[in-house]
Amino acid sequence: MRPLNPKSKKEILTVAIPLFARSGYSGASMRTIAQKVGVSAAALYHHFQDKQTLYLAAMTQVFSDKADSLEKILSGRTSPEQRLAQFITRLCELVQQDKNFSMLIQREMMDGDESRLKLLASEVYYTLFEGVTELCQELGPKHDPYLLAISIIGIVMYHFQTTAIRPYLPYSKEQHSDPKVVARHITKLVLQGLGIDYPE
Amino acid sequence: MRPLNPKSKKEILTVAIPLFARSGYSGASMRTIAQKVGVSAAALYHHFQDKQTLYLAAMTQVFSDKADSLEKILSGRTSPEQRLAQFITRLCELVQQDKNFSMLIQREMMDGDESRLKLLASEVYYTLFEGVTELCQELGPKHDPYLLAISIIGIVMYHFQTTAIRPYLPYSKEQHSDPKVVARHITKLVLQGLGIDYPE
DNA sequence: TATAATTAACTTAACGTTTGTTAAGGAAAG
DNA sequence: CTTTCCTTAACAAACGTTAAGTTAATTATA
Repeated sequence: MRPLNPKSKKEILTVAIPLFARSGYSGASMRTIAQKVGVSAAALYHHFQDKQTLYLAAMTQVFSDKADSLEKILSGRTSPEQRLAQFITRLCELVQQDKNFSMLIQREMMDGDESRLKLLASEVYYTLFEGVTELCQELGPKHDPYLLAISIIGIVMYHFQTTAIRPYLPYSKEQHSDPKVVARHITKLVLQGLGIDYPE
Repeated sequence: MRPLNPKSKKEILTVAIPLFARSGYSGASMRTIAQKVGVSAAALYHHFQDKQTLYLAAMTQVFSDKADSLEKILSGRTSPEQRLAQFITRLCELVQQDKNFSMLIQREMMDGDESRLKLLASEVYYTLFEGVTELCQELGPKHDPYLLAISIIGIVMYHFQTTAIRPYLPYSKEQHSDPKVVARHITKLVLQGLGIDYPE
C-alpha cells in the first residue's frame, strides 16, 4: 500500500546531511541513508537520479542561506571594528550550532573535485570572502587583506574543528568550547593585531 | 617466480599514505593500494594483518618525527618572540612541504574514533601543544594561553587547507601560497595581537 | 661442499558481503 | 486512469579477506 507519510526530498536530505557530514561521501551508503529515512534504498532513486545528485542536493541545502546573516553584518553601517566583532561572533555561533555545515565544508575542501570546489566557492565563500576582505581593508593597511581574511575565518573554523580532540590535550577546559568565549578571544586578538584597542 | 625487488613494509606505506590522504580510509581500497605498489592485493596481507592495521601503520609513520623539529624550536633559549616567529615559520614549511601530513591530521580529526584521536593527540599534538601553550604564557597574560595556542596553530593549518579552493576566491594571488609570506603575516598578526612590536 | 628444509614474499582464485543501481510491479491519491 | 511513492528482487561490480600453491633466498644438515 502507499505509505501514509510519503517522504519528501527535504526529509531525505535532512537525514542524509548528517550522515555525509559524519562519514563522508563514500562512507555513507545509500542503504544506510534509506534505512534512517525508514524507506527502501530503491526509494531514494525515485527522488534523486543517483548518489552524486543526492549528495549535491544535500550540499546545496546545507550551504544555502548560511552566508546570508554574515553578509548582512558585513554590509552594516556600524564602525569597522564593530562589524568585525559581530562577524566573528556570528560565525562562531553558526559553526557551533550547525556542525554539519562546517564538517561538510571541510570535507568538500579535501574531497571536492574542481566542479564541486567551484560550487562551494560560489555558494558559500565568494561573497562572504569578498566582504571580509573589504572589511579588512577598511580596518587598516597593516596587513594584506586577503591573508588577514583567511586568518580570521581560519581561526574560527579551526577552534571548532578541534573540538573532538580537545579532551585529550593539556590545559583543556570546558569554557573553551563556548562560542562566546572563543569569539571574544578571537576578536581581541585580531583587533589588537591590527593595532586597534579592544574595549573591555 | 619470486619478485626480484621484494616490497618492504615501508614501500607499501609510502604508497598508501598519499592514497589515504587523498581519498580517506574508505575511499582508498586495498586493491588500489596494491596496484600502485605493483603487487596483488593479497600480498598486502603478508605484511599487515588487515586494512585497519595498515592504516594505523601509515598514520604512525606520517606522524613520527614530525613534531620533533617544532619541539626543538619551542624549547630553545632565544627570546619568546623569536621562538614564536621560528615556530610559525617552521610549521608553515612543514605543512606546505608535506601535504599528506596535514590532510591526514584533518581526516583523523573528522573520522577518528576515540582510540584514534588519542593516538593523534599523544603522537602529534600533546607535547607540541603543551609547548605552544607555555610559550603563549611567557608571551604575556593578555590572552588565555590555551585559546591562543589553538588560534596560532589554526591560522597556519587553515591557510594551507584552503589551498585548493583559493583559485576560485576573489583577490587571490600566487604569493599567498608562499609559506614565507604566510608565516610573516601570521607572526606579525599574532605578535601585534599580543601587544608586542614586530620588527621590520 | 652439496643437498635438504625452512622461510619470506609473493601469486591466482575464490569467499561472502556490501556497494550503487535498475527492473517490474503494487497501492493509493487525484 | 494516470501519477506519485513506494516495494521486493535482482544485477554486476567492488569490497575486505582467506586458502592454497609457487618461487627464490636463506639456513641447517650430512
